[in-house]
Amino acid sequence: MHIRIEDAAAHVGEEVEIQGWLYNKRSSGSIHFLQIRDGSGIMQSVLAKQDVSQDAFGLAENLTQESSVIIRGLVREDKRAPGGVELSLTDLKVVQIAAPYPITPKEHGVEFLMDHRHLWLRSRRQHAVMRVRAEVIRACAEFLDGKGFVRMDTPILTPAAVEGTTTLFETPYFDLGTAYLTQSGQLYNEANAMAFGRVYCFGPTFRAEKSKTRRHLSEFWMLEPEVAYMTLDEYMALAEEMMVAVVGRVLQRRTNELAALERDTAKLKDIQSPFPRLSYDEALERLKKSGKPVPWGDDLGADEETMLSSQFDRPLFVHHYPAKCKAFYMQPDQERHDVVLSADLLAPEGYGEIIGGGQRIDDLALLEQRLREHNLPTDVYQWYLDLRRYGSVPHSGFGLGIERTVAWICGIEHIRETIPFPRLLNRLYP
RNA sequence: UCCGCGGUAGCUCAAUGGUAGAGCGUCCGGCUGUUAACCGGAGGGUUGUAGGUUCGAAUCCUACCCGCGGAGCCA
Repeated sequence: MHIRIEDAAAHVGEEVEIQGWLYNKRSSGSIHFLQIRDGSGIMQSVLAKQDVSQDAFGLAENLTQESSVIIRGLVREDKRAPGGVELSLTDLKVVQIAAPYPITPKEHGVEFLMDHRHLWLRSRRQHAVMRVRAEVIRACAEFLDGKGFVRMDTPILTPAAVEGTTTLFETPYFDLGTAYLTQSGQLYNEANAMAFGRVYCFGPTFRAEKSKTRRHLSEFWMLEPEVAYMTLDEYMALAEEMMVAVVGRVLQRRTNELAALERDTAKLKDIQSPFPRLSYDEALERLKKSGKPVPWGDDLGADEETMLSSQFDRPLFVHHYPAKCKAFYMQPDQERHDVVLSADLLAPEGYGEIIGGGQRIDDLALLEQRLREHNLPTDVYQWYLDLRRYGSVPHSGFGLGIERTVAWICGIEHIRETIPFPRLLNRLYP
């Protein structure tokens, strides 16, 4: 019977088959120890010269790292085996002898590993990160689905910029001129929210900025909920509840992976409501006291964000930013027109902004004015303006950067390990 | 775009201006409980490129190429 290694403990005493690859091997001459991985885990199988045919023993001797094999044997508990369970091998079928494998069981530099990303994904650490990533995505979807949200994905090819500021990737589009790769699903999300009330989209987004930091990817995945009639405060409450749920779910379901990553889970267990909330003005006050004054109206840089978030043990909302720091669609505060109803969520431990969002302008005239102020073409935004002509309501939404969230939860240094094939300023391969 | 660091064996790294080395991987040999196994042996090099200084350059100088880290901007 074919089993997955993750289920092996339930098959002690049984004869099973495992389809996988050779992760590593050790030998004492007449006894071989084959570490087999099958994607679900790694299991040691033992092969003693006296117990198997000479052919099988010889085959095992010649196996190279990552050779693909189908093995059969008896599942046994043994304290000497990594994982506590091992397989006494009775039959070995070689599917392919692998060519000399570039990623050896010793150290490698990050660039070398990135060049072999397609193979690096087979390693333990990458398995842990990818499983946490999958869990984060699943937890987000389960949370929103449980609240009656409808997933409605938005287009990747778009006719215009969402926020005129950032650089966009361009591509020719038949006879219609230039298309742009989306930098946010938000505008379409607003249309979907006006149709379905509570919606979210989840997909890749693209930023052509020449950013070279550990927090940046040219292509990253964003989860964007958008809700009709939702205010700024309600948005912060929703985002907070979601983050608590997501972190809790990862702690519960991905314990082994967090352990493999040597993540300090005490810090994750601290992620509970309520999250601290600072207005932009209060944030400036704190920065001034910490000896890092910022002139009013300037956006907060990486250093400032780290300094603020390091003062708390859980994610921090910074709200009511100056209007000029934010996108054209941000709703101004009724009492202070120079600030908008926006809020960013800064992750602890210096991982930076993981959520950006706020309340959107619902007044047609004001939105038209903003488009003009930002020198944006009004023709391509007519459909967007329609949302303010036909039953406009206050509404809010936000975008959660999946990779930054995963980097934070995993406690890893660089965002590039949180996506299977990262797209960076100087990397389009593999 | 700006600032900083780097480029030596397949990989990770050493090498006062004086014969380019080690560990791992590979190949050969040894070992019946290995835990990144271990032990012995072999093979492996246009020291990023082009000039220059010098009796002699991986090392010093100049230019260039490539890469990395950080900043700005953003999720």
